[in-house]
Amino acid sequence: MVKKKKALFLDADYSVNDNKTYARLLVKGKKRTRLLFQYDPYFYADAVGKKDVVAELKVKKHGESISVKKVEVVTKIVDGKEKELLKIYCNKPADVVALRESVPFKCYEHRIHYGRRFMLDFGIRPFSIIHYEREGNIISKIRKVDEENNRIKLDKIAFDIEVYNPLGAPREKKDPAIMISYFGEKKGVITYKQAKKSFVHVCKNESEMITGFENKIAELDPDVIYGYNSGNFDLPYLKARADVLKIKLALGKGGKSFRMIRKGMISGAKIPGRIHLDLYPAVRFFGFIGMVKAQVFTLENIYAEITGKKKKMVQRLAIWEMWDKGDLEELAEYSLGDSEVTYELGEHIYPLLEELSKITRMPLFDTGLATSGQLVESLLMSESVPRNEIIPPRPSGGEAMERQKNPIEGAFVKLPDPGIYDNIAVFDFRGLYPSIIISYNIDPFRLLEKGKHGDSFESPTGARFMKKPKGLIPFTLESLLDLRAGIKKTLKEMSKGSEKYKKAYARSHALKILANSFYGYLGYARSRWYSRECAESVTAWGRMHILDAAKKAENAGFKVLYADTDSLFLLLGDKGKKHALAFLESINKNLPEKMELELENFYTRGVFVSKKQEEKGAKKKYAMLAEDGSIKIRGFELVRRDWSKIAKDTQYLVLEIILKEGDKDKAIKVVKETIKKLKEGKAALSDLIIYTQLTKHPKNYEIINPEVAAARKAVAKGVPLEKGSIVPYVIGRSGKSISDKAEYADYAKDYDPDYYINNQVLPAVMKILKELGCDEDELKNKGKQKSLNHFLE
DNA sequence: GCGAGCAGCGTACCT
DNA sequence: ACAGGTACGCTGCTCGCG
Repeated sequence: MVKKKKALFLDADYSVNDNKTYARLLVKGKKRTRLLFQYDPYFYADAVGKKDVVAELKVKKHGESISVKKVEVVTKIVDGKEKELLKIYCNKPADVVALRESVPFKCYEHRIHYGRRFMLDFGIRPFSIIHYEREGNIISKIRKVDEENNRIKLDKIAFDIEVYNPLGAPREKKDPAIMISYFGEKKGVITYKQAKKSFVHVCKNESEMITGFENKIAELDPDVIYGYNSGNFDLPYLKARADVLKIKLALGKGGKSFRMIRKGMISGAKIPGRIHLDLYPAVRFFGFIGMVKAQVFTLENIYAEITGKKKKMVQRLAIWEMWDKGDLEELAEYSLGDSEVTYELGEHIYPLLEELSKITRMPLFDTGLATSGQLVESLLMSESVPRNEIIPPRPSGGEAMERQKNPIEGAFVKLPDPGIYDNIAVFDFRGLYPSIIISYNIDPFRLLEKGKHGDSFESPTGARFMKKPKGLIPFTLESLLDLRAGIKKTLKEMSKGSEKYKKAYARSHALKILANSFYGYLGYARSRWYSRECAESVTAWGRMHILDAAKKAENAGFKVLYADTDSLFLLLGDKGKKHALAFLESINKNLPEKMELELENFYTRGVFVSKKQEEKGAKKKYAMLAEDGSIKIRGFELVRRDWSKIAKDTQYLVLEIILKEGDKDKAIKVVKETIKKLKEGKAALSDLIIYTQLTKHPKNYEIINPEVAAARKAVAKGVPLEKGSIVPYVIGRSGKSISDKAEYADYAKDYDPDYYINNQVLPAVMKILKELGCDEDELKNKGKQKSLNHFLE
């Protein structure tokens, strides 16, 4: 019987039955389910003249005879030009690979995953509503696809496990999991030692606990499962325990546990039939794009950073002791707390991930693991299909290496004169690179060959871009920006805090993240749309516009204090704000429509310091006081995680005193106090921790810097540090070199006051004090020990 | 054998 | 594994000196 239905689309992969391929759709109507839809995989080949030969092609692979299902001649746009191609249909996705290898012609789109192919061809994106007719679990017809969904909500749950860890780091073959907590509509803790709490379910043993969790997931049947580092810790650990105990771990549909998948360098665990969202990689991504600033990426710290709330959480090192002591009530409480925090964090992040997923058409699970390159790639791929453009292939490894070896000239940064300044106006170009790409139609397939002119824009590099028609990249980028402009308007009329507002805000944010990634993607070595000429032209036009604005500012009587990429810092001098705004207007009159210089803010005072070794000013380092009393600080040690809190706090105080009071003696007094505290051994170790990320496994370093030395010592004690870990360490008293003295923070017993005075506090404040005229010659000519003595007099 | 000077590695920041 | 531009600490090497 045929039934007309509609459901929320979530993801697609495939299944093969009787040599026929079905798209297997994960959808949610009343309940979440999987449906099948027959659709043939295919690829393209540049072999129109050989249609008959190709149609008869037969290949043997692994003893199986593979043949072409059907061949059509189609017209596609290849590298910007129309071209006839063969569209070669296959029976199974694996046949695409086998047949393409035996087709001795140039092939296209043969490496696009089947699930993605299906979504692209049917114009379906995650969270689309699809209207369909079905017989059993087979879709016979897709009637239409809607974008709007206000009714179907996803059910979410967060979970967390605790493991027995007498050595600090648990050993998955030996150390049992001891507790599993979950939090969502329902909450609870499963364990196997007595704990008198209403939310605790006590089992007999570890096996029962794991099975109990499995049953709980089946019963609650969440669509989305949140975890924090669950893809690389909780789930693999539970699986390892299940294997040791010879039991199953079925968290997904059909008795499956999960499948480890790699998206580039990032790995994750895919639970079949659900959406497993590991918040850790998502948060790392937000950190990478500068949206989240954090010293360390622990759940506790990120929760505080993102929600602004503090919560007591499980101290990993103490877990096994609590378990041995039978302190289960407290452990259960903490464990549930961790799940709750994970849930709350998930709900904070979720709207943005959903919007990124919708816009880029990348399934939510993949979006949670994606890099900006993958997001932009996914978006451009889905825009290519309706434009009938062939999706360019990814470059080979060699090609990517070659691209990486030849970097593209970037932005202009003006050398500032060090000093303290009053009355500064800061302007910046709104979305400089995106607006350049759109204004000059910068696209790899709108690039004219050398010597050809036509109706084109000529970049400062000499490259020429056809004015019409709009290229894929400027077109897509412009739609993002137009969409965003529309949303920003509606946001103003919404009440903050409402669901609608949150959604729209997340959407606007997602659009911004994507728009800002386009230039990077053009110059990204592994990009499908890499173009040296395009990326070079973007930055060249960028330099041209900022230098032009700077020159006009000088002509208008302003002194240009500083400029970086798209920003311009002007000294107002004897001119008022009105003059500055008039200057702004005059600049904007002569810019292309999509480009605009904006007022960022006025500042009453600013500090620019000199470089450490030279007299020249330091770029990308300044502090300014806004009229509302807030301080904008960039580049200083105090914004860096690899400086100790004590040095950063002292530097902040000195900056604040200079900006707000200009009182040199007061600043010196603050520094002296800090030094005294350090000398007397009264500084708290927690204020002395330096955080540094490892970009390799600790064993892979040739030069043993302090963080590597500390990490190696910690690894020897069982701390699981690896590539990407952030190492907290303290410089202690024992040892010769600084590396010798570096100790992993958890194991630090003492500190070296000389190091913290001479290598942390003094370097952080000296350059600033120098701008106050603080014994310049003395500071410049004498060694660190001398200047120290000067302070302690 | 030892310290000074320096190159290069490595990290985190800015836009 | 998104771009380039930039500052700067630390190690480990070279070199000159004795």
